[in-house]
Amino acid sequence: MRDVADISPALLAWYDRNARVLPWRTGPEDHAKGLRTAPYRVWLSEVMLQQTTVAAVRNYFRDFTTRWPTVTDLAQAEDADVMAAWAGLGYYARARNLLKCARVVAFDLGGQFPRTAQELQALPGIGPYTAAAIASIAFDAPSTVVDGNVERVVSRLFALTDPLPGTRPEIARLAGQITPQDRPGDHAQAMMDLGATLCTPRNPVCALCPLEAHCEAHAQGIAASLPVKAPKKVKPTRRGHVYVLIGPAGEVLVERRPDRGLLGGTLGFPTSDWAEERPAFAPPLKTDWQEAATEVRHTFTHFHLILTVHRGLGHVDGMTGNNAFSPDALPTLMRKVWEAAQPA
DNA sequence: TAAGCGTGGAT
DNA sequence: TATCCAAGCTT
Repeated sequence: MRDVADISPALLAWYDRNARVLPWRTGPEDHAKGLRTAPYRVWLSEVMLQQTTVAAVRNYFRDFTTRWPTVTDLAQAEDADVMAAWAGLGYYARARNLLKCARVVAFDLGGQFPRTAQELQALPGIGPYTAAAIASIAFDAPSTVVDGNVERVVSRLFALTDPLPGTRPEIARLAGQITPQDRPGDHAQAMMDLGATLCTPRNPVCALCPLEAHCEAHAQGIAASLPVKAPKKVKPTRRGHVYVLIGPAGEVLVERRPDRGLLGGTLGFPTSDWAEERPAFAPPLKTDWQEAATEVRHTFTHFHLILTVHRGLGHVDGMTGNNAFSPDALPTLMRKVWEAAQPA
């Protein structure tokens, strides 16, 4: 009979030899000297990493921490500056909640993050995962972190063959059982590193896995087939028009989208509604509109979008009629629109 | 509770 | 090209 108490020591021994070097991470030698990653940096990195790869986060984390070194600096930033800095990273509610959270911490909590997962989870944009991650990584509290990696690793360790998300409560229970009192933050990061590098969704590298001898799915020869997931729904396709209006001095007509919903709070060009049947051509003003040669195709989490791009010259008043326009401040969809609107 | 919410890399 | 999926949260 395998003993779950043996799992974390084996994992931590592997982690001490193989931990990835990351800008927001400190190692055992730092911890021995009493140095840990500042809670601000743990929080910022964890929010950026929600449903987002390490590779995508790196530069954003560097830029944010350079520009806003502390939570109080961030709390004092302009909304538009933070939204522009987040542009391209996706899930823009994260950026809006990031700023809300920073302001609570800086202005209501004296600039100090709470130390318990329960208190952390009460803050905007911090859910069960992020609360446990901050508590364990920043404060070394024995909170159990469950993200997609942990779900996969635990599903395999215990050969859970029932489909997600139904097995989530059982996964959380088992993940808690293997969380140590000593070094819970390193244990959490080790679980995630393992999932990211060896215990991968496809073609897991069991031969190199420090937990091979503890893994029930490996023993059964079914590791690669776990976790089982409920089937996805097919994505519908929506269509629409988008209008890129350029003023006589090169100004560009952009508008800030409402805070709620898709691309909430980001800058963009005026568009029609998006529907399965492409809505009628109805530009924001009358001018000589030219249809761009290529449509813009973009896939969101739950639908495909095809936009017909129109460009026109006209008077740009109000809005962002200024030469501060930069496509860097746009979400990716709108960067594609801008690119497609350039004359050939 | 299930759906809404981005993006880019891997396969 | 199509699909999957990544350190999830909110409503």
